[in-house]
Amino acid sequence: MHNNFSQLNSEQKKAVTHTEGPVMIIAGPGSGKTRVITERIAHLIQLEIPPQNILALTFTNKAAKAMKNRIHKITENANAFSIWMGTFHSIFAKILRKESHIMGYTPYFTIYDNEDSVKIIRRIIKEFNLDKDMYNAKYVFARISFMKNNLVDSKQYNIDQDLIKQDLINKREEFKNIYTKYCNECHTSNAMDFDDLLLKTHELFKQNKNILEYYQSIFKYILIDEYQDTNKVQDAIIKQIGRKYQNVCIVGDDSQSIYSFRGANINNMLNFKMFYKSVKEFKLEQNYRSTQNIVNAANSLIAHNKNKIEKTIFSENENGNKIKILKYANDREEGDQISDIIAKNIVKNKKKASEYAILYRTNSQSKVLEDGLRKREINYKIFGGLSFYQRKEIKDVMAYLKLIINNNDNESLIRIINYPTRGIGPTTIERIRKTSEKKNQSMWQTLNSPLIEEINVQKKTKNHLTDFVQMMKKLLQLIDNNVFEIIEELIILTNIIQKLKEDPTDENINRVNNIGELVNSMKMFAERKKNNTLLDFINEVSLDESKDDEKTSQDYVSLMTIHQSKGLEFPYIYIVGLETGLFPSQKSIQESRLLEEERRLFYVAITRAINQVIVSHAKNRFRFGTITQSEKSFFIDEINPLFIEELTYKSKSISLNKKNQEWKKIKTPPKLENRNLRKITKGISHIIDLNINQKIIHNIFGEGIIKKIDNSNGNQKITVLFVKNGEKVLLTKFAKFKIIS
DNA sequence: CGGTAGAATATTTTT
DNA sequence: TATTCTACCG
Repeated sequence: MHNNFSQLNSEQKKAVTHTEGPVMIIAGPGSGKTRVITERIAHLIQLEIPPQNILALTFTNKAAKAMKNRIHKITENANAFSIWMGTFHSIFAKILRKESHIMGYTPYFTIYDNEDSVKIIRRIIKEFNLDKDMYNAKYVFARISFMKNNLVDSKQYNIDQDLIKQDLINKREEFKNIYTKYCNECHTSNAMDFDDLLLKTHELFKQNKNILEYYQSIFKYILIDEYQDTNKVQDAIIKQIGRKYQNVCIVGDDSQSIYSFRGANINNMLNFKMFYKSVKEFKLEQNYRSTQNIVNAANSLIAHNKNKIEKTIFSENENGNKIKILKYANDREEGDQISDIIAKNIVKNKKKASEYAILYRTNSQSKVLEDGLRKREINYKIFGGLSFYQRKEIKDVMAYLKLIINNNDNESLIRIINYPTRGIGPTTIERIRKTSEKKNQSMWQTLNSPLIEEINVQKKTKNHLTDFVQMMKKLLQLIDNNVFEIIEELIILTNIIQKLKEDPTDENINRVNNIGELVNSMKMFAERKKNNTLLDFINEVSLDESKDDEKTSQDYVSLMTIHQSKGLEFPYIYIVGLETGLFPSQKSIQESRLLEEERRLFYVAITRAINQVIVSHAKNRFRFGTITQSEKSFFIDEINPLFIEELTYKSKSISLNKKNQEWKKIKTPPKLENRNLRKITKGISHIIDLNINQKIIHNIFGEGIIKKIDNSNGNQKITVLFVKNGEKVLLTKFAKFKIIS
């Protein structure tokens, strides 16, 4: 256990060792930011600061976990894991659960995700009999979210004459009532949405001096990563808790601020110096990640932004190749050809799939790339998009689990009271809701009381209701059992899986498999030594979407949105869909503030690369079910031409006939690692050549042997006996597996 | 109440 | 296009 800063440059070293007072570290891309943060915290611990007095807020929980491990390694201090480290949301959820009674919640409050919130708002709009076009639920939710992130709660909204006047002009004068009702609904459900986790924390500290003082004295050293992406509430909370010791260290890069749609405000970073009297500022300007060409290209792009902190990012690595700009006829060709280039590099040039990442502006762009990679049997992994816990069937099961923890959660109750169908329809649900509302209580409280008799429904329906209550009561008794026992019992009592199996469509088979996966993960969760209760489980999955099993040995191409690529690096970066209207997005083009953010987004994308950046655009693209034409993004032309070379891909037909393929030079000769383009294996059919008793390896279930193949209906179904997971029916169209014998 | 067919809607990005 | 929502009939 000794200090070893020898590998840090002098500016990094200063940033690590200057521990007292407010500090601002401006860290350009690839400047060793993560190292500086971990070393800084490790340094504090080595200075005998108790780890439980350190608060470190990161952008994702995954990053927090990785950092904790590294700090633990450096310091060899067993207590290193008691640092308060995590996202704003997860840390404050922890505090709120502890102090919930003061805020009028129980410690078991549910956390609603955006889908839940929108559904509630949609119901309110319907109940108010409002025009669905004037009051679009998603728009209303976005506005509520924006208000919360700017410290305007529903009470304040109602007395803010400017806002009310504005709504009146826009003919949305009911907004304030929807906002109020939504907050009430959440409160009776004993639930908070994502924004509440921040807003209520701020309120808690504001209204309770003693509690604020307690946390001020606990958090002697505060460190916040990615400060450029904090919003007003987050900034305000930091000001609250940092006031006592003022040991607040913020780290970030204004040029990488890409979350303004979530209320993030670069000014939090720019104003930091004005709030504290003596801010010590460090600039990490040397990029150790990328080639000089990449850094220069990125610099020339970001120079077009006006609103930024001046700094000079430079690289002393080798010059490297120019950025390649590839032009395709349409999105299919783009996906196909890029897959082809990557596939060839992997097969012929012995590159690893994990050296490649494909980045895009919108999730929907992943599809063509997926097709291309799958066709060539290249391993890939799509990050984000529909996360596992957002799938319908998983959310259904989770709703039961949430209800066990928090019976008052109306949203979850409405979701599952008739799923699987048990004769309780919309009319009945509406009546329960009305009765409950009158009594100012949750729907479960109504059902679980003599009041159930007052609900005006037919006798048959009433029996269905009491059956449901009986079943739920059985489940509620299990609350302290281990999570695996709970889920097993739940599946038996509710018949969820059985019902799905009765109607074995492709989709339902997939659902059963997904629920199976959930059961598996709960089994693993139950085997933990501590923090393995149902509440722990729900808490973890509500806030930590990245439940990636850290099996890093897997070799795959990474596909993700640029937003998700923040903080990551790859040797080869492909950025697809560089077309005006898509990137920059249509909505951003008129407003310079938004356009600058899109430019920063492109900047982030380029600076993920270590060796080479390849950018592509297509003339025609399939969007909203029709083909749209678009032009090369003007962002490309903003890069100094010295650092790019443009190529165009010629093919006369989409069937990609061998003879029609050639690369046409626009400026400099193509130096692509793969010059000889081959014909593509034809066929989009999902029937794969498989044999009984063949061994396969599945990305989730592991190794198994094919027992049955069913090629009817053009959808190939195979029954596989897995070594560890038993027999499963898979659709080869969806399943991700490899043949190993 | 349940199921289905046809309509409506969405494509910016996420804790 | 893909998914989710709504209306209507059995």
